[in-house]
Amino acid sequence: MPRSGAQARARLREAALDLYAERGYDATTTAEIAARAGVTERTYFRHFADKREVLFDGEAELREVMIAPIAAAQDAPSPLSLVLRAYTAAIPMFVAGRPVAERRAQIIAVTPALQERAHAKSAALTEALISALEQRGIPEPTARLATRAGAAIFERASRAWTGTSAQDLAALITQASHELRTLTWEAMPGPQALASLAATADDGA
Amino acid sequence: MPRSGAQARARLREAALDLYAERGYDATTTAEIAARAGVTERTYFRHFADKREVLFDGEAELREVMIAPIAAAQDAPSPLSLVLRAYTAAIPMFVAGRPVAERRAQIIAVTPALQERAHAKSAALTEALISALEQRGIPEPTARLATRAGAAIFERASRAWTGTSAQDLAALITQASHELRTLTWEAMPGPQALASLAATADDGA
DNA sequence: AGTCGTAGTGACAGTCACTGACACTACCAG
DNA sequence: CTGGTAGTGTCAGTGACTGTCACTACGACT
Repeated sequence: MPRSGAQARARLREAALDLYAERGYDATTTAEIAARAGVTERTYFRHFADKREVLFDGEAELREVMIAPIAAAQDAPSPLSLVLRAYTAAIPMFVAGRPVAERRAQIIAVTPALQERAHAKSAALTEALISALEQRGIPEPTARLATRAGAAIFERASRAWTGTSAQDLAALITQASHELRTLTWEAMPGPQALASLAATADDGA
Repeated sequence: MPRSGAQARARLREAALDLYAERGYDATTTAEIAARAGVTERTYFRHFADKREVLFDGEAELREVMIAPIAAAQDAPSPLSLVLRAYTAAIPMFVAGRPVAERRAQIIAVTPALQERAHAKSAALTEALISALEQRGIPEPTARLATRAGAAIFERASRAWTGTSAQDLAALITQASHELRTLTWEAMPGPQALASLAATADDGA
């Protein structure tokens, strides 16, 4: 009964989310997930590469959404600005996916195997952003450094966001950017940066 | 014949490195690794948690070496400076482990499962550094941001190092730090930073 | 209406990573 | 030489993941 394929996929996602939350990731078998979704275990593995992948679906869309503004930028922004635009463009997706994301996060938080996959996913996203920057002629090392910095900024903003659930993510990103700038100043102030550091060091956090 | 345990462990490491290099990670079974090391498969799993972990041994030492200078710092350096000191302290280990590291890197480069583990390892290291910074009273968000920035800097330096095999890693770290500072300037120049940016923007790379 | 291609699926058998339990052996301390 | 401990072998079992083949819904084309 192959009605659409996408429906079975969606049922599998929900089934996995439920079971992982109920009895834990390790205590759940792929056969159980498939059974709850009304399909065979074999069918599960036709939709998802492995036991973990169910929780990381729709990641390709996120990548597309983030890459788009980098490729489409008409002006000539700095590498880090481009990365921050990418994350900013993804904010609607994060807002929309928030309820599911929290359940997901709770499961991942207690499952090392899933944390590993989560890291791999964000690393893959990073690589995609780097490629997008390279498309614009930015040399690979610079692109990589800027992307990693942008990821650090976004992580800091994102954590503040999920903690105190009400603020504006875009504003938090800007704020985190200033923090990072301050940190780099403190670490190795150039001769002329010291003066301005003293004037603005207390606006952070 | 449990001569020391550490010897079997070392043989397992070498056997795995050889087999993974020869026929690839996926085409190698844990039983084969154990056989080449002269032990049982069961014994393999007593020394290493899973099939991947053989390639990531001695990571605890690296963590200790990096945390030490953070805990021992007598002055009151900035968070990012502390992180950079940690990486600098680890340079001897990187230099010493270089020949093995290259074989390892080649295997990891063609094996997604191992890349995943590698990311997890560096993430775990990051967490350890964050904890060390927190021990010194640095608030968690700041510690996390500084550590991520430091990791980005080190990665950039490390890649330049393995590419052109002759330079000084410490110098490359300093250089990468300047690059990151420049990137943050370019991304969001503060009112008074614009002037100094114009004066120093062309010293990068 | 019938035919064909395609996508999704079930059924089955098999490999392999990983675990628990128990018994055995080398070594060290008293 | 007695006992404790650490490292190991053996065996049996679970569960993730794969290859293969046959079957079924569905849309397109004639």
